[in-house]
Amino acid sequence: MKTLSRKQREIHHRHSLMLEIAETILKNEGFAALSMERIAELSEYSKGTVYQHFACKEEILIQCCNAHIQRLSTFFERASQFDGRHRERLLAIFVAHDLWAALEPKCPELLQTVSADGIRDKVPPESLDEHNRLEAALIGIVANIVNDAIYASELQLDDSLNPVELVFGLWSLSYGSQLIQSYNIPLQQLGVRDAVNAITRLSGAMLDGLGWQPLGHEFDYDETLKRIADEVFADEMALLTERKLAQSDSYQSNSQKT
Amino acid sequence: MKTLSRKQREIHHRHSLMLEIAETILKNEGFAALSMERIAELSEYSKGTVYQHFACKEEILIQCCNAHIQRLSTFFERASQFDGRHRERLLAIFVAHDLWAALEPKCPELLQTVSADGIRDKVPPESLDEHNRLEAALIGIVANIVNDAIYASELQLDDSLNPVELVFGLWSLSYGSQLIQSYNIPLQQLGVRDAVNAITRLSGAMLDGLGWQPLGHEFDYDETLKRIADEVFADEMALLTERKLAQSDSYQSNSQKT
DNA sequence: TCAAAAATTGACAAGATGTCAAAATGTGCA
DNA sequence: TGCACATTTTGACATCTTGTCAATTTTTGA
Repeated sequence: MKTLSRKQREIHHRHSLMLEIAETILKNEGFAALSMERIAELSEYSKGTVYQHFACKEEILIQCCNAHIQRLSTFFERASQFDGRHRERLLAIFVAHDLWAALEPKCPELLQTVSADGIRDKVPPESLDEHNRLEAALIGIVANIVNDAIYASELQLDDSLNPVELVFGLWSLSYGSQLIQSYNIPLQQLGVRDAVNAITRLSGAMLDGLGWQPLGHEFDYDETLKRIADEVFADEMALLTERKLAQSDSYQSNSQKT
Repeated sequence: MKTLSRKQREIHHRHSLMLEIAETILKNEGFAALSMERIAELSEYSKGTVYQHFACKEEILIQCCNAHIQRLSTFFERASQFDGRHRERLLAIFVAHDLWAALEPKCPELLQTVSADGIRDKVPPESLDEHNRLEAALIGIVANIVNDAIYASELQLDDSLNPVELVFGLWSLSYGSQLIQSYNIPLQQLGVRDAVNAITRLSGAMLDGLGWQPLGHEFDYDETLKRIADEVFADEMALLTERKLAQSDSYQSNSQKT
């Protein structure tokens, strides 16, 4: 019993090790650079053993992504518990999404890769089901906020639009913008100064257009943003500014060197 | 001179032939199923000759996509010439985009594939530049409509949002929704009845929120849609309904058979 | 007609995935 | 402990790609 359990622990440990190695490659070089061969070398096991853990490299990708969606899910959960009007809770969701992408900038790209041609077909159903379940959970969290707002009569939707369709639209907006940003299109050059701010602003306009109370000019937008940062995501905000400082420091020391 | 020209024509013809073959594979089986080998076989030339036309299969993909964006561009041009208020012209752009996707349902996916991991790095710069140029042209067409509206005082934007940022938001919304639709997420099951309609409705809400005159309830929305279909896209709408009829016919004859 | 130029071919190297028989290691019983 | 049996690990192998290039064929133009 004890030896069996030790073996199982070893297998678990190895699984994590391989996922970590894959994560590093994915973040630094992308999915195209990921190969079973390399994971075998770096983990110092043979290729056959890697295949015992993952049916293909696509499964490794989706398992990494599932972990990231999981993390986003906890961000969403926390955001949805923000103490404020329902519309402010939705704003907190936007902040959560942006913060998530800011902390791990490669995430949107990786998520996109899961949906790229030929990936989903290769992934074994279990991992894919898990992926779909996690995505549905995200939608659920946001849909709940919309439903709360409707219940509180702060939002009325007519027959042409139901709550899930609104969530679908918000999702499209955020997802689309994060993807376009992850491409190498020279947005700055085209005239986009701050993509994140623009999208937040436009989602606000969308909600105003639907008549979601309080309207954008009826509450202190910046004050709410500040409260969300302080009350919900204090640790993450600190981590982010810390990282930015470290980056500018190393940038300075680099430019001093040259 | 004449023989040289004949040779050149032959090369041109072969280039088109190979692109056509690739297009068919891409539409039916996707990018993963595309291989230089297969194009060589189907075109009855050798692999080396295929490589004389295209540096890699990624270049074939991007050239196919460029043709599709080109087509979208002409749709946009026509839409932007719609005889109506500037806001109605923008609605025509949405119709153009949806019609484009409806006529060639694989297009959004193919476009996404261009931006998938490891594609842009392999494509030779010429084709990539062309791609970026075409995308910038699309943005330009829409930005012009926004600028016209501002010039006509039908829309005022404050400092937090400029015209290109608004276009970026509209683009994100459309692009994101078309991608999500192209995935195999069971949207219907989650509660989304008509994704295209929902997005059109929400983009309208967004423009209302920005105060773009005339507001959504101030003009006959369905009447405008009808006019756009009749005046700008009559041929394409006819083609689409014709195709749908053919499909339901074959569906019927199929079910009669069984 | 023929030599030089250009185009075409397919064998080949490189590198990846996924399989599987053989080798190594672990388990449990006498 | 020693031994037979079960499980795990390994890496050679078959297969499939891409991309290259020397040899061959075709075209050109004088």
